[in-house]
Amino acid sequence: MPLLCEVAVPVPLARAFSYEVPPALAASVRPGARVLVEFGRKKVLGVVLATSEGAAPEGVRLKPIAAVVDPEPVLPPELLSFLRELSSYYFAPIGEVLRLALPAVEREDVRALEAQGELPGTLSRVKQVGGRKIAYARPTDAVEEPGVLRGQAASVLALLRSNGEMPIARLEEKFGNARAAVKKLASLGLVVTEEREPPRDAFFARPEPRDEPPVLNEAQSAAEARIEEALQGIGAQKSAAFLLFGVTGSGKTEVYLRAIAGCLARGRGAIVMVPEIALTPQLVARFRARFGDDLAVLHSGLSEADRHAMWKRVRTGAVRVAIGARSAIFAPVANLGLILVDEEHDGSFKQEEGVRYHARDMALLRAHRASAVAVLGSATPSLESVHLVRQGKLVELRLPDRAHREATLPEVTTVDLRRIGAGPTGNKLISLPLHRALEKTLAAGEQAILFLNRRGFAPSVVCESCGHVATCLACSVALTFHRARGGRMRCHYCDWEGPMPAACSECRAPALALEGLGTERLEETIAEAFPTARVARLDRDVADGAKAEAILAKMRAGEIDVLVGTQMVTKGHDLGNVTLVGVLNADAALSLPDFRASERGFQLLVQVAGRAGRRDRPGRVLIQTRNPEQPAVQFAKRHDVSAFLEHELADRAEVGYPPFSRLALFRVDALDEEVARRAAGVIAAHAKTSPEGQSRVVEVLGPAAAPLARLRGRYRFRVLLRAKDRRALRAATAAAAAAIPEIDRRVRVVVDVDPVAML
DNA sequence: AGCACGCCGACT
DNA sequence: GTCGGCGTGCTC
Repeated sequence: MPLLCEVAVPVPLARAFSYEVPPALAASVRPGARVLVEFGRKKVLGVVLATSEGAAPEGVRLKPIAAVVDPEPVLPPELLSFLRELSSYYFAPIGEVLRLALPAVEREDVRALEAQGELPGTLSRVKQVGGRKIAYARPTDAVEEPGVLRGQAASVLALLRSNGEMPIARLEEKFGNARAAVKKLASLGLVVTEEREPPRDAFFARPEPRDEPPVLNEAQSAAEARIEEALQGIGAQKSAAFLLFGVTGSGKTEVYLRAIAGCLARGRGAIVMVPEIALTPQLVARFRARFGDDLAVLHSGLSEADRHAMWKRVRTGAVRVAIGARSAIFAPVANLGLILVDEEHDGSFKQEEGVRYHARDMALLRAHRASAVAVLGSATPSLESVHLVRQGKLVELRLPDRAHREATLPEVTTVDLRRIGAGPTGNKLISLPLHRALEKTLAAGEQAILFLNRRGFAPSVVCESCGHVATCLACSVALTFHRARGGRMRCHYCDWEGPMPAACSECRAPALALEGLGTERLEETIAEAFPTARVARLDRDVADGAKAEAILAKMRAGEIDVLVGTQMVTKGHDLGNVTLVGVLNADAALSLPDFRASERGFQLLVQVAGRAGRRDRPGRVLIQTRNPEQPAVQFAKRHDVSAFLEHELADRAEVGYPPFSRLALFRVDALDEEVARRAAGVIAAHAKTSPEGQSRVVEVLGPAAAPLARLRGRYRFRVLLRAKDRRALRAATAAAAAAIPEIDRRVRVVVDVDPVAML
C-alpha cells in the first residue's frame, strides 16, 4: 500500500488534494508541514492535512510530493485542526482558510524555495528586519511654472501636496512611473527626497515603565478567582468560557491582565483580541507595562517581513502573548491557555469578505478544542453571549458599577425631533436644546462631541423641480455630496466620484438642492454658529488609522472644543474634558432594515454616552430622535443594559431570530438582473427540496432582492435559511451550496454562515 | 483562482 | 492568412 497524503493547496476550491508520498519523504511528511507539490502545471506550497495508507481514488493518477519544506510542522496540531473545523463550519475552502493563518512568505514563495535548492529549514529568505532604509519624497514650497508638468509628474506632485511627505514605494503603488516622476520633480526643486530608517512600530515607539498590579476590588477579585480556577483545570482536558460583563471603567482590563498572568504562570500562551479600532498604542502600552515587550502585536500596519518575524516568534514560543484584531485568532500560539475577546459585541470581529468567519465565535471554538479558557468581555454584551450564559455555556462574571458611579453617570435627555424645532442655525438636526447645551458647555470651557453617522456634506442631492434624487449609476443608493475638492458627488458603496451636475438629469431643471446633514456640513455649521470654538471632525474622510489617533490626541490635549464625527468618535477612550455628547439622529442607526438594528443602535448609544463626564464632573447626553419611546432609547436613557438585553431577547424569541435560531445567508449577484434572480431561485429550490427544507425544520426565506438591490453594477439577491437546529441548518446549507457549481458562471454566490450584516 | 484549450473578429 | 478576444473546464 502506498502512503498517501491529503494536501490543502492555496486555491479557492472546497477540497484538498491527494498526493503520493515517496518512501524517502515518508518520515517528514506530517500534518501541518508544508510541502512543495505540482498542482496543474504549477508548483505550489501546500499544507499537509493528513496522511493515510491506501490506493489512489479511481481514475486519478496521483502525483508525488516534490519536497517537504518544514522538518517540523509550521502549524501546531491544535491550530491545524481548528482551521479545518473553521473551514467546514463556514463552507470555506481549506486552502483559503490556511491563507489566513500563514504569512505570505510561508505560503507562496515557491521560487525562493527552488532557488535555495529546496533544502528544508532554509526558508530564511525573509527580508532583513531593521537596518533597511526607506526613501521619502516631500514637496517643497517652490511653485512650478504653469504647463511644465504633465502626466504622472503632475499627479505625483498633486498627491504629495495634499498628503505631505510619502514613501516613494507608496507612490509607486499608484503610479508605475513614480520613481522617474520624483526624480524629475526633484530636479525642478519641487520635491526633496530623503532616505531614512523606517519608523519604529508605533506600538513600541516609547519605552514603557513596568507597572505595579493594583489592588483589585471585590468584584474584580471574584472574577479573577473564577478564571484562576478555570486556568488551573486547563491541563485536565477541560475548558471554560466566561462572559465578563462590566461597564466601562469597571476594571475589565485589569481582570484580563491578571488572567494572562495566571496563564503565563502555568507555562501557557494567550491570545488577546480587540476590535479593529481599539488596537491603539495606549492599549498596547497597558499590556507592555505589565508583561514587558514580549508581546506580539499583530496589526495591519506591519510590513510583510515584520509580520513574518512576529509570527515566528509566536510560533516558537519566544513570545507567549499575541494581541490583535480578529485575525489574531489565527496566531500560532504554542500551548494555548487563554483567549480574551474584549468588546465581544463589536461588529469588527466578523470578517465580511472572503472567509466570513466570526472571530468571537471562533475564539470559543478554538479555546474549547485547545482545552483553554475563553473570556469574552463587554459593557454591552451581544445577545448571542447573553443567550449562551442562559444556556449554561458561558459563565457570567459581573463587574458592577463603580463605587461612585451614580455621581458620574451622565444625565441622558431625549429631544423629540417631531416636536422640537431647529435652533438658531435653522438646521432641524441642530435643535434648540442642543444649541443651548453647546453654548453652555463652551462657556464653561468644556468639550463636546457630536455624533452623526453620515459622512459627507449632504446625504442627497435632490431636484427641486421634479423631486428626483441623484443616484449612483452602479448602485441603488443616493449619492452623497462632499464639499472637498470643489464639491463632488460620491457613492459611499462603490466609491464612484463625479462632479455635481448643473441640472437635474431627469427634467433638466437647473435647481439641484443639497438635502440633509452630513458630518462635513455639521462641522461647518457648528463652526459658523460658534465662531470662537475650535471645531474638528473625525470620520473616514479626514482620518485613516494614524490620523484618527492624532485627532483624538488633540481632543485629549484640549486643543479641540467640539468634535464632530461618525462611529469613530464613539471608540476613543479618555477623551479629555467632554461634558456634552449629542447624538444628532439616533434613528439613522435604529431604523435600519436589519433585525439587529435595535441591538446595535443601543450599543452605540451606550458607548457614545460613555464619552460624557469624568470622575469629577457629570456629563450630559442629548439623544435626538423622532421616536423617543423606542426601547433602545429608553433603556439607554436609564443606563439599564440588563433590562435592554432582557427586552430585546424577548423580542427576538418572538420573531424567531438569533440567538433563538441560526441563519445562513446566500448572497447572489450578477451584472444581469435576470441571471442573478434565476441563480438565487436555483439555490432556494435546492434548499427547499432538501429533507430539512421539505420537513420545514429549515425555513427558506426568499429568493428576494437584497436591501441594496444593486451594488457596483451588480444585481443582488438573497436566500436566507433559518432553523432552530444547527445540524439541520448545516445540512440544508450544504444541499443549497451543492447547487453552486451548476450555476451560471457569471454569477457570484457567497455563503454567509451566522451572518451579522444583513444588508 | 490560475491556466489551458478552443473557436470567432480586425489586422500585417 | 495570424494575433487575440474571453467562454468553459480542470486542477490529486
